[in-house]
Amino acid sequence: MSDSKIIDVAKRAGVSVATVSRVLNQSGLVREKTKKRVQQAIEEMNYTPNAMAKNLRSKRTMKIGVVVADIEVSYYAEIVKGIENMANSLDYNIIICDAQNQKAKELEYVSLLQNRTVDGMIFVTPVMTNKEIIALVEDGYSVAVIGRFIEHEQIPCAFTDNVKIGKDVVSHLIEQGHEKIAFLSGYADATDSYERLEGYMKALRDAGMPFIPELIDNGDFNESGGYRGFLRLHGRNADLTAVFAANDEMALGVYKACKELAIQVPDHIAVVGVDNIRITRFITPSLSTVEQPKYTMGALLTEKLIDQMNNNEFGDKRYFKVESKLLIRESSSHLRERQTQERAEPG
Amino acid sequence: MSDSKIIDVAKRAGVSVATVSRVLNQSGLVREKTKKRVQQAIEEMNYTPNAMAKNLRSKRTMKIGVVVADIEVSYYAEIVKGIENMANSLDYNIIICDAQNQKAKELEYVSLLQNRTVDGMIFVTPVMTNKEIIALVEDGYSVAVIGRFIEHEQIPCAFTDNVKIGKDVVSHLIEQGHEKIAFLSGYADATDSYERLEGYMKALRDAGMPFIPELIDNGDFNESGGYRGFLRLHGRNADLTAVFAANDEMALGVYKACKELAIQVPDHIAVVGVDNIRITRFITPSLSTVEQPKYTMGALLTEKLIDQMNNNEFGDKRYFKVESKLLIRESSSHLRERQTQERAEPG
DNA sequence: TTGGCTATTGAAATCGATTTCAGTTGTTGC
DNA sequence: GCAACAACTGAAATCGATTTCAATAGCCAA
Repeated sequence: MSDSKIIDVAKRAGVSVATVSRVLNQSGLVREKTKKRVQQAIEEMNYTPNAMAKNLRSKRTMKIGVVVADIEVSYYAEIVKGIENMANSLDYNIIICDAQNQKAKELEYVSLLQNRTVDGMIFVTPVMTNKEIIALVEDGYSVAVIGRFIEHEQIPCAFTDNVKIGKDVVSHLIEQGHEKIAFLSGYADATDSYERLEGYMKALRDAGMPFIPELIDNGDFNESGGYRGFLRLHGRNADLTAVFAANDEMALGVYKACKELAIQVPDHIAVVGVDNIRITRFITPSLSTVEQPKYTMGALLTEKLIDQMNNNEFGDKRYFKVESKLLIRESSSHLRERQTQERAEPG
Repeated sequence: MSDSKIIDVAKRAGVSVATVSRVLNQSGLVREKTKKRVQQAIEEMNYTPNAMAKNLRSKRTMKIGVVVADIEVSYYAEIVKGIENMANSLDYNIIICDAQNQKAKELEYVSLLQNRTVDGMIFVTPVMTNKEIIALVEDGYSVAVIGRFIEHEQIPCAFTDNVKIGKDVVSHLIEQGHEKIAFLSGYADATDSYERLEGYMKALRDAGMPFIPELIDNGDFNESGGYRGFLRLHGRNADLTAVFAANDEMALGVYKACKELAIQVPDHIAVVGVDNIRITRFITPSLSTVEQPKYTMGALLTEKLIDQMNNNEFGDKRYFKVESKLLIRESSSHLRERQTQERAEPG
């Protein structure tokens, strides 16, 4: 254990602590000869500067808090990886705050900002509202958001065009011949949810198709919510032929419900999700979904946040609108003829 | 932003900083009336103690470093969740160190221990060797390990009986009538790898079957390694009928290779993995695997490490050997008759 | 009212670094 | 050899809390 302090090094090298500090921080105004002596002492004593003392004095912790709805969900894990890797390459560490999808826990973690455990915080969660996040910034904290757009000049954010996502998916389903397309939303008040719903409606409008409120239901962005939501939807609309789930997790729940109801995907019902989590490629039938550059969003935003914290100025490029891409797979590849849809015999 | 310091609170309440500190830390020797006054001042100023200063003085950071091979792999993510949740409930935070499967990065992160950024560290990675971890403890640091057993009385660890895992899997395959069973190892020097290999051999011995070195190959615990490993195995042993992959990720690689080679699972080849990652239930055919209580391992070990750090004594129960459970699914459910195996027509 | 004891309280040291400011050393030019 | 200036170096303040130790206040009995 490196128990030695800077004063020990100073004594050994026969200089003052100030000089040792200068050598450590390469401020460059130490004579070469002295520097050598100090470095040797550091080496010999295996000295490492105490980060806590350093933090206190410099008022920076070199740590970023990452509040994430559920670290186990691969969509989030991939974003977090992007954050961690970028942070690390910029000499920052990240403190993971798994909110377990609970707002109370998210708010709890805000104390890390307040007590200066972290220099800034990134929110990767649909739970916290924009308003609450803006309040933090107004209080003087550095925060950033992934997955949605926030209209505030001091909040960097990375997100995809959710309206476009909704529109792309539903237009695709319409092209496939579907007329009764359900939308399975996440939390009703999450931007992801209502923006995708907006896209859904826009696609219908463009195609001259009616909006049927019964075809909308909402879940919680989790598999179980998708499962229950589909059961409700199907109960109300026996004739629906396609489901657009606001994310892949819920689409998995739809698969489960379909299996129990002996409904074939995609023969009876087409399913499309969003996020392109890894599992979508492995499941049968493979799930059509929308790719979002998760790792990239995490990395870009982290770079931006750190830059902003260090320079204390809010550059021009405050947000990153990244491109999404519809991936058509088996779950929505069965062309359906209009007006002649019916349940074919299983198989 | 809570910019007020303890001295500001003290002034406002008309007391000394010592008294404020006593109120904050409920040391209980403050007169009720004074306490009320201080609490009101704290309230009014919206004061939060500065964690850095606190840490410096108390020499504890209330943070645990978690070095993980790859946070995006669901096996690790689930363990990390267990760690985070338990740590949080004990008032600790975790610093995630994604090593990207690189030993150099893992060693880099050790500096967090050395510079006192964290109070202790948990290793959730097959990369670091036992020797290196023991060296840290001998240096006086608090560390713990998940996923293997380390023979050192100051290192808490949580793990499953890997020999049993290997034996269970292979015995199962033998029961199914398989005679040419390949073992696809992870990193050759990881305990997970060679202990499972040991179980593999034990099962063969128990069944009176020969050990054939050509049936062993190794990957890297990742999908791509599993893919390449299987191609090599299959190249050498056209007649193999079962593959035991040291983890599920590699089993996914085997699936991929089989698909390309038009080999049917399980009709032509049975596949079994380890870890029971989520994807195994969704893939077709569902993958037989071995469940390890990942979340539980993370949580238990974290509790133990924190307890050890706080009491600075190494209690009786130093390690947690958790139960594993073979889950037989479709990928190994096709009974095979001895001596009459042949490639059936596809389908 | 006062002594003696305990319950509160405050001043100052401390944690381990960084940084300011002043003092010292070394160079250079004449 | 010496003044003038630049280059180094060190003493002490500082970051914002906790904690020790001594001092004060409050209380009760005599």
